Amino acid sequence: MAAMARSDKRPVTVHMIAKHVSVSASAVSTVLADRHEERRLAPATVERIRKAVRDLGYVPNVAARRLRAHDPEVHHIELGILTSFEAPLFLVSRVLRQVQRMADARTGPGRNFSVSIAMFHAGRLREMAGLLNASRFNGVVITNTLPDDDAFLAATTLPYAVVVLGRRLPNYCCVLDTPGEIGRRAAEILLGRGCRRPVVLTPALLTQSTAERAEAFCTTVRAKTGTDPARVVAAGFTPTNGAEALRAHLGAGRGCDGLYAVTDGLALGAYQAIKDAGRKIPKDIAVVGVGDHEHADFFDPPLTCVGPSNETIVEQIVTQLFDLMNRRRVKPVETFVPPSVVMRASA
Amino acid sequence: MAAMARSDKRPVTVHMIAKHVSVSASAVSTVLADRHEERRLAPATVERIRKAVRDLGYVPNVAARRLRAHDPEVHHIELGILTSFEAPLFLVSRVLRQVQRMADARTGPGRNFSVSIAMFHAGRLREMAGLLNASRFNGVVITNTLPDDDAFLAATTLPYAVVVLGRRLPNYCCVLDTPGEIGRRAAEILLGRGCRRPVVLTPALLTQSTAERAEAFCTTVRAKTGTDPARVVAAGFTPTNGAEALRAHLGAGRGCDGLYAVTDGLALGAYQAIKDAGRKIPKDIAVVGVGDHEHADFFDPPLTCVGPSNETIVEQIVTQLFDLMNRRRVKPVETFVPPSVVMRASA
DNA sequence: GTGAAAGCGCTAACAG
DNA sequence: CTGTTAGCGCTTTCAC
Repeated sequence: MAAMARSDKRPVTVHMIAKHVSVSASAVSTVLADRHEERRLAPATVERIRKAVRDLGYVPNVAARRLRAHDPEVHHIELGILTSFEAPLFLVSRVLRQVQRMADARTGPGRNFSVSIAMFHAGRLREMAGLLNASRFNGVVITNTLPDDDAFLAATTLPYAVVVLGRRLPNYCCVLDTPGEIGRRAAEILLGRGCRRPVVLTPALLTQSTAERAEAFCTTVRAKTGTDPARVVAAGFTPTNGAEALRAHLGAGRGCDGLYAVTDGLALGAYQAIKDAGRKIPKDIAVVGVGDHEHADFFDPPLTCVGPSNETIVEQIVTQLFDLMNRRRVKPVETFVPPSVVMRASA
Repeated sequence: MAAMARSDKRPVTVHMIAKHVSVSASAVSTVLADRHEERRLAPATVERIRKAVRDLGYVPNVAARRLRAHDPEVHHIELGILTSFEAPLFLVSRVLRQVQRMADARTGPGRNFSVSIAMFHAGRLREMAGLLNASRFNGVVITNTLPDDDAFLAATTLPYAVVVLGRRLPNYCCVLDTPGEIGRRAAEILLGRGCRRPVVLTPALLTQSTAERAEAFCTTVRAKTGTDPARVVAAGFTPTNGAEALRAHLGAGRGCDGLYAVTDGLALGAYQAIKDAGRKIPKDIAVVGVGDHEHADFFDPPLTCVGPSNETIVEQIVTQLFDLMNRRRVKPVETFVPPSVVMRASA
């Protein structure tokens, strides 16, 4: 026998510790909850138990604790927001805040909500088995998925109430902005200012939403001018990526008198590239961004935005999530929320 | 008897549905899991069960499901990051990413982690009973607390592994930046440029960290120049708040040739106020920010930052959290992580 | 001082 | 086609 008493297979339970120390499970439980004083366990026993807990590396099973500890009069409901690590958290935190508010409003004696955010790597939602089974959430909002995630979701039926934000998926309740309309309005704003060589700046890896924005932008420009706008492709979503891509475009002497950046990180980078090239915004190059950036007003100059109306979107999400959980809604619906336009100095 | 069959007291369980429809609990369970095909339940029965589920408003108990469903060979560990709604999510998302990475590295057959973010209203952590009992998490990182929260934590012993980020609390493992040193370095940078009338911009509601930054800044300036710097107080943390406060200060003709903004939202607002007043950065007014802003490089001009070294901080947190859970550490420790300085064009 | 037993709500295996 | 049984891991009486 090896000296080390390592239980190599199953996780350590209270019973295993009990057996190891030759006491009962309840004694162990008492010590773990620091109730040994009131139960007047012998100090020596307490110490032996403590030692075993440490040596065996006990970590409690929270599911079992919850089941046992919960007051059978109160109903505990677990809500989640699933988003990718790579996405900006601004909208997510608004969704969370609002979900929490509605949850609080419905909380009372006998009804109790927890709301949390869980994250997955963009494109790898399918690997998060823990998030996707019925034993974790009563309802979730899923957002910031990539095409791979969407494909996975389309082929699955999740075992709880789901509202999808920003994607159209068959068989799910979806709340959507209208990227087509956003792209179209962005084009109209630039063309309306007299831009002749509009450019669209996109990340290489397009979400469904950003792809549609760019597409609609191009279609509108082509329809009104007869030619496609130039497409500048950034390596990623960050300002650095945007700055590099646009710098290359401007450096190559390819024309640009208006820019539509499909995400605001890119717009921020574009600002730097434009200024570095000695051009003025909006005189030389007008810029339109997307409007989900909390700081758009503080860009220099302030950034004109055409974007989703977040307030309305969040309202829709939360309403639908609760309707689904209460089975007041059974059929999936798609809800489209029209864009809001904020004209500022950049265009 | 009222017509409506509302079970007004305890939450609806599978058994209640079973009784209501006069079938067994397993039949109900089968239908809920959509396994009635393979069990070949009578379609009529399925319909009756479905109807009862809807009518009684059944919502599953996830704790019970998890306990039952989990594979006894694998150990499931639940990690949380507790933060306030009001705080910026940038650092939180980095912490989450890193915790997730370390968790993934330790995941294997027989070991499995979930990481999630839960939020509380700043100052009201004590009300979040659900987050604070032993039946939810195996370990948590707590951050973005206000003094009320700190007082509450100091008076409590949380029943799981806890690492506190950015606060000094007795009896907790704390990982801290060094706000005093940050404030001092900021002052040195401004004075080193020859600033004679430095100003510090703070929010009205100070966190422990921001208060110390401001304090150290003032102390250093006083020590080197003999006079206290002016304090400009913004109503909140947003760029709008910062812009308003500084605009008022500049408008009142009170001098300012160097600015230290204790949060980056405020710095962003300050930029606008300074430019609106026709002053140049850094020629007329040099600006120093705090360095936890992901876009500091894209401010116009890029913002010089003196701030916590996030990478190192996150590393410390995660290491300590795992040490605590494994009981490799028992005594609480305070870990101080020295600041990083990034000189950019604004100072 | 300590142990035995019951049961939280759910589901899977096994009997009919 | 459907019901009975057992038990996930934990804590809390109650009994000795």
